Amino acid sequence: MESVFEIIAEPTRRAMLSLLVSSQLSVGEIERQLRVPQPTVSKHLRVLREAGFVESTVDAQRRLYRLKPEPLEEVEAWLAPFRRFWSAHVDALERHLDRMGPSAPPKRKTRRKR
Amino acid sequence: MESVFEIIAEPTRRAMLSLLVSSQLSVGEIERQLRVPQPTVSKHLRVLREAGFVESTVDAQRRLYRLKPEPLEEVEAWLAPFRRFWSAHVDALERHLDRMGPSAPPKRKTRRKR
DNA sequence: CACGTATATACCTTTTAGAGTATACAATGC
DNA sequence: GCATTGTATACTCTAAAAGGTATATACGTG
Repeated sequence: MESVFEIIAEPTRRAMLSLLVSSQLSVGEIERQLRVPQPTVSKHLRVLREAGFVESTVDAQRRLYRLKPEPLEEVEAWLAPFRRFWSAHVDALERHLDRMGPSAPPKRKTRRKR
Repeated sequence: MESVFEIIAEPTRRAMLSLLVSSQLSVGEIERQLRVPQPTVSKHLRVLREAGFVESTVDAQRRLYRLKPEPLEEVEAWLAPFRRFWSAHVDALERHLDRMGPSAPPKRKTRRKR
Protein backbone atom coordinates (compact mmCIF):
# COMPACT_ATOMS: atom_id res chain seq x y z
CA MET A 1 0.00 0.00 0.00
CA GLU A 2 1.85 3.01 -1.18
CA SER A 3 -0.22 6.10 -1.72
CA VAL A 4 -2.21 8.02 0.81
CA PHE A 5 -5.19 7.60 -1.49
CA GLU A 6 -5.18 3.86 -1.16
CA ILE A 7 -4.99 4.24 2.58
CA ILE A 8 -8.10 6.36 2.83
CA ALA A 9 -9.95 4.22 0.32
CA GLU A 10 -10.88 1.88 3.16
CA PRO A 11 -14.12 2.98 4.89
CA THR A 12 -13.15 1.79 8.35
CA ARG A 13 -9.89 3.66 8.17
CA ARG A 14 -11.70 6.83 7.17
CA ALA A 15 -14.04 6.36 10.10
CA MET A 16 -11.08 5.97 12.41
CA LEU A 17 -9.49 9.13 11.15
CA SER A 18 -12.72 11.02 11.59
CA LEU A 19 -12.98 9.79 15.15
CA LEU A 20 -9.50 10.98 15.90
CA VAL A 21 -10.25 14.51 14.81
CA SER A 22 -11.94 15.20 18.13
CA SER A 23 -9.37 13.64 20.39
CA GLN A 24 -6.83 10.92 20.76
CA LEU A 25 -8.25 7.48 21.50
CA SER A 26 -7.13 4.08 22.67
CA VAL A 27 -7.59 0.98 20.54
CA GLY A 28 -10.38 -0.18 22.80
CA GLU A 29 -12.25 3.08 22.50
CA ILE A 30 -12.07 2.95 18.75
CA GLU A 31 -13.16 -0.66 18.80
CA ARG A 32 -16.27 0.20 20.81
CA GLN A 33 -17.21 3.31 18.90
CA LEU A 34 -16.93 1.65 15.52
CA ARG A 35 -18.24 -1.77 16.58
CA VAL A 36 -15.42 -3.51 14.82
CA PRO A 37 -13.36 -6.48 16.07
CA GLN A 38 -10.17 -5.55 17.86
CA PRO A 39 -7.72 -7.26 15.46
CA THR A 40 -9.30 -5.33 12.65
CA VAL A 41 -8.80 -2.08 14.50
CA SER A 42 -5.20 -2.90 15.25
CA LYS A 43 -4.48 -3.89 11.71
CA HIS A 44 -5.94 -0.71 10.28
CA LEU A 45 -4.12 1.34 12.87
CA ARG A 46 -0.92 -0.27 11.79
CA VAL A 47 -1.52 0.74 8.21
CA LEU A 48 -2.37 4.27 9.27
CA ARG A 49 0.66 4.47 11.50
CA GLU A 50 3.08 3.24 8.87
CA ALA A 51 1.65 5.72 6.40
CA GLY A 52 2.08 8.55 8.89
CA PHE A 53 -1.61 9.29 9.41
CA VAL A 54 -1.43 8.61 13.13
CA GLU A 55 1.08 8.11 15.86
CA SER A 56 0.76 6.42 19.22
CA THR A 57 2.07 6.79 22.70
CA VAL A 58 2.13 4.09 25.32
CA ASP A 59 -0.17 4.43 28.30
CA ALA A 60 0.24 1.37 30.51
CA GLN A 61 -1.25 -1.48 28.51
CA ARG A 62 -2.93 0.83 26.09
CA ARG A 63 -1.79 2.69 23.09
CA LEU A 64 -3.20 6.15 22.57
CA TYR A 65 -3.50 7.12 18.95
CA ARG A 66 -3.68 10.62 17.59
CA LEU A 67 -3.72 12.20 14.16
CA LYS A 68 -0.78 13.48 12.22
CA PRO A 69 -1.59 16.06 9.55
CA GLU A 70 0.95 15.45 6.81
CA PRO A 71 -0.62 12.68 4.71
CA LEU A 72 -3.99 14.34 4.57
CA GLU A 73 -2.30 17.52 3.50
CA GLU A 74 -1.08 15.53 0.54
CA VAL A 75 -4.65 14.78 -0.42
CA GLU A 76 -5.51 18.41 0.05
CA ALA A 77 -2.67 19.36 -2.25
CA TRP A 78 -3.77 17.01 -4.99
CA LEU A 79 -7.28 18.29 -4.73
CA ALA A 80 -6.30 21.93 -4.96
CA PRO A 81 -6.16 22.27 -8.77
CA PHE A 82 -9.71 21.01 -9.05
CA ARG A 83 -11.07 23.53 -6.62
CA ARG A 84 -11.24 26.31 -9.17
CA PHE A 85 -13.34 23.92 -11.10
CA TRP A 86 -16.27 23.62 -8.77
CA SER A 87 -16.00 27.04 -7.23
CA ALA A 88 -18.45 28.32 -9.79
CA HIS A 89 -20.39 25.11 -9.32
CA VAL A 90 -23.53 25.38 -11.37
CA ASP A 91 -22.13 27.05 -14.43
CA ALA A 92 -18.73 25.38 -14.21
CA LEU A 93 -19.66 22.97 -16.92
CA GLU A 94 -20.94 25.67 -19.16
CA ARG A 95 -17.73 27.65 -18.93
CA HIS A 96 -15.75 24.52 -19.49
CA LEU A 97 -17.50 23.85 -22.73
CA ASP A 98 -16.53 27.32 -23.88
CA ARG A 99 -12.91 26.94 -22.88
CA MET A 100 -12.57 24.06 -25.35
CA GLY A 101 -9.11 22.59 -25.30
CA PRO A 102 -6.95 20.77 -27.91
CA SER A 103 -9.92 18.60 -28.75
CA ALA A 104 -11.73 21.40 -30.43
CA PRO A 105 -14.04 19.83 -32.98
CA PRO A 106 -12.17 18.95 -36.20
CA LYS A 107 -13.70 19.04 -39.66
CA ARG A 108 -16.98 17.20 -39.78
CA LYS A 109 -20.58 17.77 -40.72
CA THR A 110 -22.28 17.40 -37.38
CA ARG A 111 -20.92 19.96 -34.98
CA ARG A 112 -21.13 19.49 -31.27
CA LYS A 113 -24.29 17.53 -30.62
CA ARG A 114 -26.38 19.85 -28.43
CA MET B 1 -16.41 0.02 -6.56
CA GLU B 2 -18.61 2.15 -4.47
CA SER B 3 -16.97 5.15 -2.88
CA VAL B 4 -15.30 8.05 -4.61
CA PHE B 5 -12.26 7.30 -2.51
CA GLU B 6 -11.77 3.91 -4.07
CA ILE B 7 -12.07 5.49 -7.48
CA ILE B 8 -9.29 7.98 -6.92
CA ALA B 9 -7.13 5.39 -5.22
CA GLU B 10 -5.94 4.28 -8.65
CA PRO B 11 -2.92 6.30 -9.84
CA THR B 12 -3.78 6.22 -13.53
CA ARG B 13 -7.26 7.49 -12.82
CA ARG B 14 -5.87 10.35 -10.76
CA ALA B 15 -3.54 11.19 -13.62
CA MET B 16 -6.47 11.19 -16.00
CA LEU B 17 -8.46 13.51 -13.82
CA SER B 18 -5.52 15.85 -13.52
CA LEU B 19 -5.16 15.93 -17.27
CA LEU B 20 -8.77 16.83 -17.68
CA VAL B 21 -8.49 19.86 -15.46
CA SER B 22 -6.97 21.82 -18.31
CA SER B 23 -9.36 20.79 -21.04
CA GLN B 24 -11.50 18.03 -22.36
CA LEU B 25 -9.66 15.25 -24.16
CA SER B 26 -10.34 12.32 -26.41
CA VAL B 27 -9.43 8.78 -25.45
CA GLY B 28 -6.53 8.81 -27.86
CA GLU B 29 -5.13 12.01 -26.45
CA ILE B 30 -5.22 10.62 -22.95
CA GLU B 31 -3.65 7.41 -24.18
CA ARG B 32 -0.73 9.29 -25.70
CA GLN B 33 -0.17 11.69 -22.85
CA LEU B 34 -0.16 8.99 -20.22
CA ARG B 35 1.58 6.33 -22.30
CA VAL B 36 -0.96 3.74 -21.30
CA PRO B 37 -2.61 1.10 -23.50
CA GLN B 38 -5.93 2.14 -24.99
CA PRO B 39 -8.06 -0.56 -23.37
CA THR B 40 -6.71 0.51 -20.01
CA VAL B 41 -7.70 4.09 -20.71
CA SER B 42 -11.18 3.08 -21.80
CA LYS B 43 -11.69 0.89 -18.79
CA HIS B 44 -10.65 3.57 -16.36
CA LEU B 45 -12.77 6.10 -18.16
CA ARG B 46 -15.71 3.81 -17.77
CA VAL B 47 -15.16 3.63 -14.04
CA LEU B 48 -14.82 7.39 -13.84
CA ARG B 49 -17.89 7.91 -15.96
CA GLU B 50 -20.07 5.57 -13.95
CA ALA B 51 -18.94 7.26 -10.77
CA GLY B 52 -19.78 10.67 -12.19
CA PHE B 53 -16.25 12.02 -12.33
CA VAL B 54 -16.41 12.60 -16.06
CA GLU B 55 -18.89 12.73 -18.89
CA SER B 56 -18.41 12.31 -22.59
CA THR B 57 -19.80 13.63 -25.80
CA VAL B 58 -19.55 12.01 -29.17
CA ASP B 59 -17.36 13.66 -31.79
CA ALA B 60 -17.37 11.53 -34.94
CA GLN B 61 -15.48 8.38 -33.99
CA ARG B 62 -14.09 9.92 -30.88
CA ARG B 63 -15.41 10.46 -27.44
CA LEU B 64 -14.49 13.70 -25.74
CA TYR B 65 -14.26 13.43 -22.00
CA ARG B 66 -14.51 16.26 -19.54
CA LEU B 67 -14.63 16.62 -15.78
CA LYS B 68 -17.69 16.77 -13.60
CA PRO B 69 -17.17 18.38 -10.21
CA GLU B 70 -19.55 16.58 -7.89
CA PRO B 71 -17.60 13.50 -6.80
CA LEU B 72 -14.46 15.44 -6.02
CA GLU B 73 -16.55 17.82 -3.98
CA GLU B 74 -17.41 14.82 -1.89
CA VAL B 75 -13.76 14.27 -1.16
CA GLU B 76 -13.39 17.91 -0.36
CA ALA B 77 -16.29 17.65 2.06
CA TRP B 78 -14.82 14.70 3.89
CA LEU B 79 -11.51 16.44 4.15
CA ALA B 80 -12.95 19.65 5.56
CA PRO B 81 -13.07 18.69 9.26
CA PHE B 82 -9.38 17.88 9.19
CA ARG B 83 -8.43 21.22 7.78
CA ARG B 84 -8.54 23.01 11.10
CA PHE B 85 -6.09 20.40 12.17
CA TRP B 86 -3.20 21.26 9.93
CA SER B 87 -3.96 24.95 9.59
CA ALA B 88 -1.64 25.62 12.49
CA HIS B 89 0.68 23.04 11.03
CA VAL B 90 3.84 23.05 13.10
CA ASP B 91 2.30 23.38 16.51
CA ALA B 92 -0.83 21.41 15.70
CA LEU B 93 0.50 18.37 17.46
CA GLU B 94 1.48 20.33 20.50
CA ARG B 95 -1.97 21.82 20.86
CA HIS B 96 -3.52 18.45 20.31
CA LEU B 97 -1.58 17.01 23.20
CA ASP B 98 -3.02 19.70 25.40
CA ARG B 99 -6.56 19.20 24.25
CA MET B 100 -6.46 15.62 25.60
CA GLY B 101 -9.69 13.82 24.96
CA PRO B 102 -11.57 11.00 26.77
CA SER B 103 -8.34 9.06 26.91
CA ALA B 104 -6.92 11.34 29.55
CA PRO B 105 -4.48 9.24 31.55
CA PRO B 106 -6.26 7.07 34.15
CA LYS B 107 -4.87 6.23 37.57
CA ARG B 108 -1.39 4.83 37.29
CA LYS B 109 2.11 5.45 38.52
CA THR B 110 3.83 6.26 35.27
CA ARG B 111 2.24 9.32 33.75
CA ARG B 112 2.53 10.09 30.12
CA LYS B 113 5.93 8.87 29.04
CA ARG B 114 7.64 12.00 27.80
C1' DC C 1 3.13 -16.12 40.36
C1' DA C 2 -1.38 -16.53 38.38
C1' DC C 3 -4.82 -13.94 36.26
C1' DG C 4 -7.26 -10.29 33.73
C1' DT C 5 -6.93 -6.71 30.48
C1' DA C 6 -5.16 -4.32 26.31
C1' DT C 7 -3.05 -4.72 22.01
C1' DA C 8 -0.43 -6.83 18.31
C1' DT C 9 0.47 -10.39 15.09
C1' DA C 10 0.31 -14.84 12.37
C1' DC C 11 -2.19 -17.69 9.44
C1' DC C 12 -5.74 -18.85 6.26
C1' DT C 13 -9.45 -17.79 3.02
C1' DT C 14 -12.25 -15.07 0.00
C1' DT C 15 -12.88 -11.46 -3.09
C1' DT C 16 -11.87 -8.20 -6.38
C1' DA C 17 -9.28 -4.85 -8.98
C1' DG C 18 -6.13 -4.26 -12.56
C1' DA C 19 -3.20 -5.81 -16.47
C1' DG C 20 -2.83 -7.95 -20.91
C1' DT C 21 -4.58 -9.69 -25.11
C1' DA C 22 -7.81 -10.27 -28.49
C1' DT C 23 -11.87 -8.89 -30.55
C1' DA C 24 -16.15 -6.33 -31.43
C1' DC C 25 -18.37 -2.15 -32.79
C1' DA C 26 -18.86 2.50 -34.97
C1' DA C 27 -17.82 6.16 -38.03
C1' DT C 28 -15.17 7.89 -41.91
C1' DG C 29 -13.20 8.14 -46.50
C1' DC C 30 -11.89 6.09 -50.71
C1' DG D 1 -18.10 -2.24 -50.19
C1' DC D 2 -13.58 -2.21 -47.99
C1' DA D 3 -9.87 -0.40 -45.31
C1' DT D 4 -8.75 2.54 -41.58
C1' DT D 5 -9.19 4.93 -37.37
C1' DG D 6 -11.05 5.37 -32.74
C1' DT D 7 -13.15 3.32 -28.86
C1' DA D 8 -15.41 -0.22 -26.08
C1' DT D 9 -15.78 -4.77 -24.29
C1' DA D 10 -14.99 -9.80 -23.19
C1' DC D 11 -11.96 -13.06 -21.22
C1' DT D 12 -8.25 -14.84 -18.46
C1' DC D 13 -4.77 -14.39 -14.96
C1' DT D 14 -2.49 -12.67 -10.96
C1' DA D 15 -1.80 -10.18 -6.91
C1' DA D 16 -3.10 -8.29 -2.90
C1' DA D 17 -6.21 -6.46 0.55
C1' DA D 18 -9.49 -7.34 4.03
C1' DG D 19 -11.89 -10.39 7.21
C1' DG D 20 -11.95 -14.17 10.72
C1' DT D 21 -9.91 -16.88 14.22
C1' DA D 22 -6.46 -18.04 17.15
C1' DT D 23 -2.49 -16.89 19.62
C1' DA D 24 1.39 -14.16 21.32
C1' DT D 25 3.08 -10.34 24.01
C1' DA D 26 3.02 -6.79 27.54
C1' DC D 27 1.45 -4.58 31.60
C1' DG D 28 -0.81 -4.31 36.09
C1' DT D 29 -2.90 -6.31 40.24
C1' DG D 30 -3.96 -9.34 43.81
